[in-house]
Amino acid sequence: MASGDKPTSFDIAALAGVSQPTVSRALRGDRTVSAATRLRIEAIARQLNYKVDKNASALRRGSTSTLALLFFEDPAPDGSRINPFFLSMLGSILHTCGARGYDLLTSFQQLSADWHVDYEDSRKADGLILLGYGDFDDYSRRLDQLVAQGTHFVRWGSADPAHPGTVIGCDNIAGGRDAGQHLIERGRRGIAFLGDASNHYPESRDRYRGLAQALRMADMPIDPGLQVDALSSEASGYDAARRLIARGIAFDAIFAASDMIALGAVRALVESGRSVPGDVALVGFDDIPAASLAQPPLTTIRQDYARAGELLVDMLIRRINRRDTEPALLPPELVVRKSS
Amino acid sequence: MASGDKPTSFDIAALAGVSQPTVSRALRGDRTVSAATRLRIEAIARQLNYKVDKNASALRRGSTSTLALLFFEDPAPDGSRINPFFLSMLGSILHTCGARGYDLLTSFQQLSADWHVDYEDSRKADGLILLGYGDFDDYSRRLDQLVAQGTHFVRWGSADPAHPGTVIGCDNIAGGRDAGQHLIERGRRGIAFLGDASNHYPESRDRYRGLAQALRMADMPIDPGLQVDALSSEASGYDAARRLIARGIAFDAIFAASDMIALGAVRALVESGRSVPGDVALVGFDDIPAASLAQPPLTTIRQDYARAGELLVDMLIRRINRRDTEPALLPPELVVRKSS
DNA sequence: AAGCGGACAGCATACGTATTCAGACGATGC
DNA sequence: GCATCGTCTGAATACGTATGCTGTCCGCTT
Repeated sequence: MASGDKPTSFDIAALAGVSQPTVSRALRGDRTVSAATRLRIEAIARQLNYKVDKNASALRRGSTSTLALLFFEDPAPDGSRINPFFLSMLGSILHTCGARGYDLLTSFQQLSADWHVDYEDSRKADGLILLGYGDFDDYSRRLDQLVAQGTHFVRWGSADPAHPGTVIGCDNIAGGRDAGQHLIERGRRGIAFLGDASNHYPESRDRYRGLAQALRMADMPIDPGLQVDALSSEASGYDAARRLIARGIAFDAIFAASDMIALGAVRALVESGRSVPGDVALVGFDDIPAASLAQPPLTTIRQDYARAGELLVDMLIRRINRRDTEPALLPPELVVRKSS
Repeated sequence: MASGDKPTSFDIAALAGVSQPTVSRALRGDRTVSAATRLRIEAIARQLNYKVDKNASALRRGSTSTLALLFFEDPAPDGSRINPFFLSMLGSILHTCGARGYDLLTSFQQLSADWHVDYEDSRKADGLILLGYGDFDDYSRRLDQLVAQGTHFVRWGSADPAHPGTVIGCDNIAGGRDAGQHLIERGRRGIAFLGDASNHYPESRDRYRGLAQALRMADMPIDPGLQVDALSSEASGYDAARRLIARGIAFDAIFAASDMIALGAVRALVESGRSVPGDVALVGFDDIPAASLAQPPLTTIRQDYARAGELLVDMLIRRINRRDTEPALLPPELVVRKSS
């Protein structure tokens, strides 16, 4: 080994007086290597600061011990503002990957990019974690392509049976119902919904459906005029709340499809002279870090991002090992703070 | 090529009636391949959905087209809560990596882990981006080790000449001075500082120094009793503010070393019956997303995370290509909102 | 004493790409 | 008509690891 070069398994072998395959086996813990030999090899490897070359190893074994995490979002074309709920999940995913011996390749994708073919085909990762809302027609086509390619993947989202792949998601309908029941218990009668109600955003749609369920159970009418489309951003929430106000229909509560929307709504409400929760009670969704810091602190439906990240990683690893997996629906939790 | 297997450059070669090396050259844009041949090869490659195997490519070339991003932090042992300012930078880093043709391997590290040897030695990445505050003695030792190993790296932090490596950082002294001058202009006289003032956290220390400069320039005294240690978290900020209040020294302004600290301080102040900014004016640092959403919206010193991320990536790529780099000090910007 | 099985280690090779060197071919100059 | 040059392509090989197969040595059985 020339000085300055990284040591290889051949270098270790020469120093230990064995062959290269024996080094490989010893370091991988193969039982056919005697304990004495293994200890000797391990000592030398440590001393030389030898690390297995992951590229050579991956090439030979055909797997990389790496997962790829793909964010993709409609409303953030510059890539600099990632949905805070997803960022929270990132921490948990990183943590779990580390514990399971996987590396994580992280990427932010435009919806237009070729994310559906790039990662596994080029053997950079053994599997994909998909995190994002978005244009669902296109999304669906790409998911089908992933399946056709035999790519291993899991995704966060709604368990729509029309879309393939193992899904980890939150029980959005239950969450919406919880939010609705909470507001009804607080004596609110005109409950508006800020969020998309179409099939393009199934999570948002299901939260609306949950709200509708709660209204029906309380024999309250469902007024379509109290639903305003909004994407998950503060600006969009602000905008939606202003449009709601402009409609002139009376309301005394808002259920927002995400905390970001709720935060924007607070701004619009305060600006219009309405107090929260005095004039309008407000419930968000996600429990992002900013929710508890906002003024007033936001009542919200918490999604368990820590558990979600853990499940996503573990399910993906199961799929990579060709074991069967089934979708998981996590129960949301109502967190009552000052906004309702 | 057996059906179902991923195509290799040999498969393309056979179909195009050329040899494997020609395929490799054609797809890499080598000029020695005639245009006609290249086009034919490209067409076939596209049709078969062929992608270069990154592992084989990396093994042969000795470089991976991958950068590794290492978060490491003292106060977040569970790995689930990453400093929000760093998360903001992540978006920018991801974006820039994509634009430069690099992948990003993301990892959250305990300070105790062997991050300093793992990544480049195992050839998973061509270089390291280090993002974190922390125990500086240990940090420094590890940086030296990186240099000794010849690992390419850049880090975000303070440009302390005692620490090796190319640094991208914010001009913390200028930021602290801006904050101090702003509060002085607002007529405040008792300006407290919440944040570490020791050498273990150079960023925080420099912000305090900047504040001290502003005070001196205004011929105002510097009272050590108005400095309280705090780490960058909401809980620590809350705690520090309570300790400040308990000291019984009069103050009418707080400069917090980070927005997270400032948000905690708001909670403690409101709890103690003090109004912001009426009784106490408050300035934070970072301009994290929650800063503008807080109540009152936080006056703060903005760090340009978008530019920072871009610089970190570009500098690292320069280092990998063995071109010289020099540290960069980004100017902070005072953002006046409602808390001061 | 011959045969047998288990424990261990080495030989050879495959993974898929990128690069060096050499060769083929046609065109040009004298 | 022969040498020369430039353009393009192919043969061979290296990168470092992991694994199937083979071989050796030893202790044990029959």
